Amino acid sequence: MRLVIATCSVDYTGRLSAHLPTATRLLMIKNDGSVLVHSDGGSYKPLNWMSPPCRFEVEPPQDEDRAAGVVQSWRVTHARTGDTLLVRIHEILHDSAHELGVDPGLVKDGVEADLQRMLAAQVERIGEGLALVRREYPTAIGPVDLLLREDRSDSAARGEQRHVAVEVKRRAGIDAVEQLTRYLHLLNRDPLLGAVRGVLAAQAFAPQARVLAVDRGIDCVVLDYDAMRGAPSGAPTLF
Amino acid sequence: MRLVIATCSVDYTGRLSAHLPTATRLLMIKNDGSVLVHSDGGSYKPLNWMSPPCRFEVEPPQDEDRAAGVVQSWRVTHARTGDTLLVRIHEILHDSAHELGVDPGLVKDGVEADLQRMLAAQVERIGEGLALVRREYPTAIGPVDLLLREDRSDSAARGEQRHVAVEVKRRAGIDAVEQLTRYLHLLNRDPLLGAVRGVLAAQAFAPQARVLAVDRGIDCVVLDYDAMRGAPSGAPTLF
DNA sequence: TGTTCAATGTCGCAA
DNA sequence: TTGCGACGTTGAACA
Repeated sequence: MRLVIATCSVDYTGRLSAHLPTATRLLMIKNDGSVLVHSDGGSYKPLNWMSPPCRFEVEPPQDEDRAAGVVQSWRVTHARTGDTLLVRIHEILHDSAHELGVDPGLVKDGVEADLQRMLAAQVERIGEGLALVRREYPTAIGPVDLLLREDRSDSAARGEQRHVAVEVKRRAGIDAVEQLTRYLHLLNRDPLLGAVRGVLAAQAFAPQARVLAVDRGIDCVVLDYDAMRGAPSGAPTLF
Repeated sequence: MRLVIATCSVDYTGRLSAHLPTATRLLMIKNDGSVLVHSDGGSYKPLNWMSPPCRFEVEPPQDEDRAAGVVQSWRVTHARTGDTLLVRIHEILHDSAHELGVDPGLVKDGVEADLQRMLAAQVERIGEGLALVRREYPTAIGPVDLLLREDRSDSAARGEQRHVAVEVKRRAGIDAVEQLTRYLHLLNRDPLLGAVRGVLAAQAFAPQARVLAVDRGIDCVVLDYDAMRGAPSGAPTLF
């Protein structure tokens, strides 16, 4: 990895055009030739960059650029798309190279799957008189998070099999409503299930997602992660 | 901005837990206290990071860490969420600080907003005999990019008000078809508009997006950004 | 401040 | 490869 602090201007041409006026920035050149242009602020996203695979070339400046004080130009070209990053360097303030070796990589431990697992053990949070049929109930377009069954003795006695399909999300947006709608279309065509009602369960709802869900007859259930975690888990609450 | 090349391990605790085993990496500390951990590969996204606003603290290593060869620990804590990044440093191979100043910022050209603006001035690219009603036509679930009206004298004379809803994308995927479909459902319930036809306009189409669009009676129009940019803009082409 | 949507999104997985 | 969903998404516009 090479680190250069330089006064430079940068132009990207590819899916869009982007220009960075002259200023002092960090130029990071990774050993696969990819380049990141960082300023001393903002977030983790660089101001400009070129992703691998790409070719890194140093060019002498054009006459016009030389007259403007450019001492060196870098042209970074993407191997497949041809996108280019052109860095015009006016002054190099620091330049160092470092051997880093291969990184062992990140180990993640998510909170994500927990929600679904815990909710499967606490289906009463969806509504009364419901029993879990199964998690990840398979359909032609992918598994539904939870499939529940209304467990009332009277309806069961009449042979009714009303079901509830539940989509679990940390944050429910419009896309979650769309996803559940697609499942419901499929499930309601299945004669074995009978009428299937939809429930969207999430820690938070985008307002417009709630509007769209209501418009489609889908119920929204707000999940309290802390309360769910505090509840005794693993014990199916059928009684 | 401070640049440190160090052998270190990193732990993030917040929305999720993540661990980076010991290896040599670049640690970038921006002057707002935010930290980026980069390896010599991957894309522009750091292996780990802490976004501002946050607090940067140097701690002497715990006894256990010291025994494991840790010479210094960094604790970076997010000001609002309390998320923490803990960097255990075994060896510092490089350490330098640089004054960068404020960055003038990026200028972009060719994003979706540009497409929509230009297309609004060149609605004939959607089809003949169309006039712009308005950009960002509001609906209950968000604004439609463009609403057009068929401007034929014969239909106008009969009081017909056939409209066209246009969704503009740089790249149209299935989600764009879904989005436009939602708008069409709503707009076709509006008695003031009459029948509303849908058009998806994009520089590129995902194959399955085109299939889905055709299946739903939505027309696809390919946009040539360069040609649109070259065309005289601002002059409404009503004649 | 909160909400919505685009992004040079990136990333990972599966068909 | 393409499609699809999630992301510690980030970022900007707008109410």
